[in-house]
Amino acid sequence: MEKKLSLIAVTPLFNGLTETQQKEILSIAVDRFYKKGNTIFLEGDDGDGFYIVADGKIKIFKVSLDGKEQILHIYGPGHPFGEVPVFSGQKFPANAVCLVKSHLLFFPRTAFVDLITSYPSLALNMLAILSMRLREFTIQIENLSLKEVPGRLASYLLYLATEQKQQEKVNLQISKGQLAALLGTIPETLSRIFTKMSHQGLITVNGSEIILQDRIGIQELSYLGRI
Amino acid sequence: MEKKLSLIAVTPLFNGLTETQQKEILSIAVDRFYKKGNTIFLEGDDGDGFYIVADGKIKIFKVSLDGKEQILHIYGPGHPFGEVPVFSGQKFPANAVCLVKSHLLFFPRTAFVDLITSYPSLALNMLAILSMRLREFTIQIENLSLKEVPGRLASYLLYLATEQKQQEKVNLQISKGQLAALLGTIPETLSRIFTKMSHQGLITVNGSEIILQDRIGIQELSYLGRI
DNA sequence: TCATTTCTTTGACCTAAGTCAAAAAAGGGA
DNA sequence: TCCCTTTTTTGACTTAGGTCAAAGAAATGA
Repeated sequence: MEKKLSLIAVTPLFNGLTETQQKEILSIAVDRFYKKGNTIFLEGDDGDGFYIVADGKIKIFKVSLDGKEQILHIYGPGHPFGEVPVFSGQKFPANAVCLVKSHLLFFPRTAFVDLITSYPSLALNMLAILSMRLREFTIQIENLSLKEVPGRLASYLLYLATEQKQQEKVNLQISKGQLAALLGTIPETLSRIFTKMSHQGLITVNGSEIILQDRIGIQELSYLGRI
Repeated sequence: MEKKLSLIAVTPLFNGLTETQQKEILSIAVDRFYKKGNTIFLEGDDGDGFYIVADGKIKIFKVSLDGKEQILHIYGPGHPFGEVPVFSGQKFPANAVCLVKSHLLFFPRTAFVDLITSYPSLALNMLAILSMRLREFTIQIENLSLKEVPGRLASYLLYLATEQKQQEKVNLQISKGQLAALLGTIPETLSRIFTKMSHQGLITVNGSEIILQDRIGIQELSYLGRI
């Protein structure tokens, strides 16, 4: 309970709420535990609430008929997901599975909507979260449509560097196969591009650890979208 | 004023609000008139409010350094746009220009946020709109990443048929060049695919009027993403 | 520890779709 | 109406990146 309260305290969704209000919100949350590989929901399922990651790592993705996967997000502790059906009244637009053993907090729809109605800043926080997500999707569409794969990889490495507060060494926290699915390509192509960028002196690859040798060059590649 | 009130009455954002409340909302709106081709905002601009299309047609898009355009949305009367900076506090993530002479209602940020704080159903409506938009982006990412261009065109034609409540004849309301930018391709490729789909007996093209000759075939193409 | 599964890389090949250039068709004023 | 601009189409060519197959490397678990 203490642990959950401290999680909620740092979650942007609950910013600016009093501790009493946070406790009230926590009281409607339901704990759910999942093993690695477990499905949380599938595209087309009815959504009667949304989730916040307490612990673990969640992948939100689409799949084509022939099995190709496009990852939309990978979320860790503190991130809410699955809100779309809560507010739009429609089904889940994508699938969610656990990449590792995970602990989620589930917030039932009706109880949460009641809280939003009482606490305007909860509504504004949720609006901010959805807006940020729209902005992220905008970038993802730009990457898929206007950049070639090396440009997308360069952008992702820079994003990781920012996220991990690193200047020159980043760690892919997911497998290269999953990274390919996140960048809208396939493992073979990604592998070839890692090799190419290494030969160009942009990076050095050590398993899942990437050393950014030429940050300016990577930024240029990211910015131009292609060579 | 009467005209604007009737517009607001049918806008999903103002669903379930009393006429008094709608009038109050309208009182904060500012009329803005644009000519064809005018820019409303550019990516990176500060946003101090959002817009609703009263009349006309607006294109929201990204551009690459070498000038390729990816259209994110095309909005007509009743559609709000430009909300992301209002709630996220960040800059506009994309550009907006008028495809035709347009009349917009501008809602200043602070006044609108005050209204949201007072009217929970306004907040919930806005959450619903952003959620629907997230869902649309999800589909656009799926199309770009998991479908080939013929599959994307097929999906778009079916979407138009639904939108225009037509069974067999749809009208592209935009130029084929703009349609190419919306589907993430270029005019030459789109033209070739129109020809190919005509030869396959799926459609007949008459300028901007497309006759859906084989709806089942088009659905299959849309669903599979490729032939 | 070894064995089995999973992940990653490499090679040979193919194809969807982009580039460049030019012709044809369609609109839009004056 | 005609002229000029914009849009669309067609052709020849190139290429990014996907497919298929197989080898190599790593990870997982008994």
